[in-house]
Amino acid sequence: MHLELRHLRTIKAIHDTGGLARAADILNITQSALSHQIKGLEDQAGVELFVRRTRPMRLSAAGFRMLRAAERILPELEALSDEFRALRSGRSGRLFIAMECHACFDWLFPVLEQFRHSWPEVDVDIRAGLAFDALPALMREDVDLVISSDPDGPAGAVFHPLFDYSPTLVAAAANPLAERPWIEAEDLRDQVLITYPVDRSRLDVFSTLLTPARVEPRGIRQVELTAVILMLVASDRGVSVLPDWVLRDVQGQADYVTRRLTEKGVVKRMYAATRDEDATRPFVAHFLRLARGEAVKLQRG
Amino acid sequence: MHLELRHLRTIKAIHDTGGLARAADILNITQSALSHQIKGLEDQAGVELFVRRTRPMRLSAAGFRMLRAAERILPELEALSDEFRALRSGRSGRLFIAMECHACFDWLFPVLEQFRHSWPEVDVDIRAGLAFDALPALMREDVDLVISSDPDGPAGAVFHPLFDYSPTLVAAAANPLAERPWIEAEDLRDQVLITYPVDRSRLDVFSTLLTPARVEPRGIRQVELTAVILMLVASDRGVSVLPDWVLRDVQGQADYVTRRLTEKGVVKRMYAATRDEDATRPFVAHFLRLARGEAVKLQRG
DNA sequence: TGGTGATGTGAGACAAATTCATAATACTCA
DNA sequence: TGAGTATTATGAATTTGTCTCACATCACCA
Repeated sequence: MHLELRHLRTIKAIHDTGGLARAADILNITQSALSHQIKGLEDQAGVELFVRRTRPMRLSAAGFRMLRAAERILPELEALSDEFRALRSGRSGRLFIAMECHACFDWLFPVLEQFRHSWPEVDVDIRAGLAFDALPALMREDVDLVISSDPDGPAGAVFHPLFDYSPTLVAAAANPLAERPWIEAEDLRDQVLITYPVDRSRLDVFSTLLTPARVEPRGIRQVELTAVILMLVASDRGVSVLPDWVLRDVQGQADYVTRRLTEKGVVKRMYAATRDEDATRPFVAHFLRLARGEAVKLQRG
Repeated sequence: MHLELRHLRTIKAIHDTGGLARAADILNITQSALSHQIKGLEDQAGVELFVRRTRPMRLSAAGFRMLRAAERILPELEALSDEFRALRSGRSGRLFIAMECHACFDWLFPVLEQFRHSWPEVDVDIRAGLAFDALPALMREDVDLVISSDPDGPAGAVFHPLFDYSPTLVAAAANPLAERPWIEAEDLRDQVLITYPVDRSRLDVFSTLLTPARVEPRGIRQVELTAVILMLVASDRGVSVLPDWVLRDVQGQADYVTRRLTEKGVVKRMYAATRDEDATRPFVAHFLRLARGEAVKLQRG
């Protein structure tokens, strides 16, 4: 059968107006066209869609069945059209976020909460699964925004600074490293290092400290959750390097000590990367504004 | 925007096969046609549906939105097609029933229960609202079967006999009419008559007894439900005339008496009317068979 | 039974989708 | 890096199918 949207519109129009001639008016075509159309449709379908006994033509049982389909499908397409219209005017869209920064859940969630309310028609999601290769995913439009501290990317990606942070060592108060005023690469040679389960190149300890000094820690243990990392650190099963703002709550506790990396401290910058054509979209700009605001709050504690 | 089903199929095919050339194969058109098609669609919609940066072309955010629509709509139309195919082969259809016989719910329900199981693809319903003018509704295909005891109808309607019944008077045991061996029209002149709220022409008491004799009862009270009618009769607020099989349960109770109409009794026949082109459809025939069977059971009690 | 309102039919006009041939572009592997 | 391959884009011609116009037909009502 060669059913087309045109046919659904026709069925609906004839039912609504209760007649072929009037329906033709609504649809802005001639009555003749409708007659041809229906004939073709009935021939194809092999089913009588209308009762011809009565004079203003009426839907038959099969016709009603088709009407039901029309009444489900046509509004669906209307909605699609509306969304596209909204998309062109910028109210609607999609914001799928990939995080290269494992600890960023903490501030990202509140940001997304705020964002949802301002942009209800934007489809928001966090794509944690593709933490690897986030930038290619960005260019493939699998995601629309990447949270990363490494502002190197292909042409077509823009990096918007979000906030600065200091990768900071956290250790048990009982750990020998508690003696040090700050931490150098060599200090970690005898330690078990607890990290998120991602590639070294995306871990600040390695990129800023260990890899340049070619130092390998005694052991590495990969753990998913920040809370678990801190628990293991407290019981001195290892030490870890986390952004300073993650360690905010830990500063006061007697179990832990925190120490800056190197004498002068290490400062890194977190970025949000978007495709450059998206960078100017109003809801993207708004998201970035919210994200920066939330980051400031976190810094202050 | 000029969205067509073709476009939905295209979107889906390109997503499924992960490329325009392969999709063209699936759709049995050339790659060129698809390219043109998409270009036209994107121009119309004013939205980029695909990411061109990557080589096997991929859906963009907007494209995914459209894919969602396609995945809801295309199966819906498939289902419609299937139903029409089934309709042509006679397994599927519609059986909307109008009852002119108010008490017939009792046996119709069990019949419909059985029927549903044998013909799951037939859409069954009872249209009580149009109890008036059921036969015109039949010819307009608003309903497909009419239960009626009056086998007069327009050309194009066939009446299938279902069962015979006797309209029977029911009164309180205390009512003076309990003295009579049978009931004549004159006997009702002093009685309040309880009937279903329908036109006199469709009430057996009137058509077989009162109207021919030009007798008017003392009063008429219209009540919807059979159980309520019987309750009122028991408390001698009036008498009623109901089919004998409705009174089956009442025969034994001391509160009630039942009496035949006229010395010889009145016998009427219940019919099911269909359009004559439907009369031979297998599921209609089956329904009639079931209905006759159930009627026999009811007669026996 | 003829008039009125509604639907059906055939031929040609017209628009739009498709094809063919070929260009342009991205990816790959040496 | 550059040739080779796979993929998508484009232009012109062709085909397909829908629509209109003019008129025939049909049902209903008085």
